[in-house]
Amino acid sequence: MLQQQQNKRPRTRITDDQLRVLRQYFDINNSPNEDQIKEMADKSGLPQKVIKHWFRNTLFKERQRNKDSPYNFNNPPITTLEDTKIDSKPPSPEPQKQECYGSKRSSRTRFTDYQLRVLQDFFDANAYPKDDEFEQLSNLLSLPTRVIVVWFQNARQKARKNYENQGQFRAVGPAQAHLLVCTGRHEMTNIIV
DNA sequence: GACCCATTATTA
DNA sequence: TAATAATGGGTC
Repeated sequence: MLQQQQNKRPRTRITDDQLRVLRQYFDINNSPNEDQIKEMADKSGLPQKVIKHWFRNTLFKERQRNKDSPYNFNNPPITTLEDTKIDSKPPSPEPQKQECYGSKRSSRTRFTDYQLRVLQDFFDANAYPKDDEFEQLSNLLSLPTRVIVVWFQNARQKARKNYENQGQFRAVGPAQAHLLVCTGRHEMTNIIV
């Protein structure tokens, strides 16, 4: 069960200054080319590989966090055939765009008892929901999908830790048992287009 | 891009 | 201060 835990690279810490550099570029272009990456590596002193990874993750998270994010592909320039109006007021106010990167992490969600019960219940049966199942839970509990995804992530983490502590002799719940078997990641089986 | 997991930070 | 939601960097 001790898989590939051996040669993990130590986690790179990105300082605030480095983050500022990355953010600055990200704000302009979230898909930097090699030259830009090189520039950033130069300015920040970070390995290019780390920078690429940061961009990938940041873009992904940005989209998940905010569906209205300008980084989201689903916000293309409105090209409706609907005519007119378009030139009326193109400069949208955009008042609440403070976004200052010094912003704190989002406030902690407080789940209701009911929400926790449903989540735990589901987790017990299946620790790895599919996309549509996340969607259903999100819908049912009125919680953002991302919050639910994170909850399952933390729940798995907790279950594993729990299992490690309790020793291997104890009976484990189906979800935990599943975790033990599921060494690999969740495969994207049958994707229906 | 899904998931892992150590870590950070919020809140009862 | 414990529990745990959220984050960030790593792996596959």
